[in-house]
Amino acid sequence: MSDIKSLEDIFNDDDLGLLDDGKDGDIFKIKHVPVQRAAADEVAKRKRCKDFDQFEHLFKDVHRELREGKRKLLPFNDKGYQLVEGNYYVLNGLLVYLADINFTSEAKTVDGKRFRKDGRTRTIFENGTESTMLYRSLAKALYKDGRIVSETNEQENSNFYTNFSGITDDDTSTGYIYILKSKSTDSRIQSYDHLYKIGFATTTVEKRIANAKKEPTYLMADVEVIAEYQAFNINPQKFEYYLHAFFGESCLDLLVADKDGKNHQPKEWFIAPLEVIQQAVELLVNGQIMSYQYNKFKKEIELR
DNA sequence: ATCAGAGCATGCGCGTATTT
DNA sequence: AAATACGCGCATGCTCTGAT
Repeated sequence: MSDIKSLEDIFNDDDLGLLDDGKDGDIFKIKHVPVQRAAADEVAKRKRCKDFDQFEHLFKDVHRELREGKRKLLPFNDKGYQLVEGNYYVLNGLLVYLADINFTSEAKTVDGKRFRKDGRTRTIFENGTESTMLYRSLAKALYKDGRIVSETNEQENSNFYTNFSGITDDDTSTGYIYILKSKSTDSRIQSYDHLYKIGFATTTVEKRIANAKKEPTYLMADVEVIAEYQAFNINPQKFEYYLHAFFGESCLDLLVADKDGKNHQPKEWFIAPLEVIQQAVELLVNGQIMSYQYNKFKKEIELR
């Protein structure tokens, strides 16, 4: 517009919307202007790690385990609290060991302002350097260009079992492990001599099976409780994983239709003598199950 | 010797997702 | 609906390094 005579003309000529109100990008929105901010109390610097010989072999192990597929590189997201002492990460292509976290500020809010949990870490890099960078700085760097290195199966096992069988004052009962037998009249199910379900319930077993008749998980039939064990801090996914690994092909492979005719494949039903089922549960509880497996031909438990 | 640029660590704001 | 947490994005300020 060439002939601008009034204020109105000016606003009408605002092709870029700079004079609009409230919208992003207008001139009333202050951007690129420094705000008062606290100085960093300390800026961590990467420096040579004096006792790197203590860590060097750990990095070598992790590299080997990665090659062997025992560990995997997974995307980093802190949803599941991935940033934990003792874990390994790949930051900008460099393997990193998080040796220590010392939280000095907790997540809190002070009149509207939010603060995040933070603190100094001890972070060891595979190139022989270390840093005391802040927890949040590490997390942020990992979000930008980082991966988390998964645990080995052995570690998962030991984590699982320290939670599984160690009962301390802090522990609360988190559920029950039970052994069941089906009362189904279905000929497919009756054809199995020794068919049992090993399950886990966060409520009492009676409560859990009250509705068995209507649940495909229980083969749409009432069940008989054979045994019941109190269990602590169980991870149901791992529980199931170990059972299937142990029983292998002796897991029931059967489709069961629910009341709407939709097919389900019940898990956790196993074909084996009751003694074997009971031993399996004992092995679960004492942390030995991953060393054994069930031989369905000999009908006995053998070392892996 | 000086300077520009890259890399690192940090504080903090903001939009969106998740809880409450 | 409101409060909080998360996942960034971006600016700052420092040091180190390589080019001039």
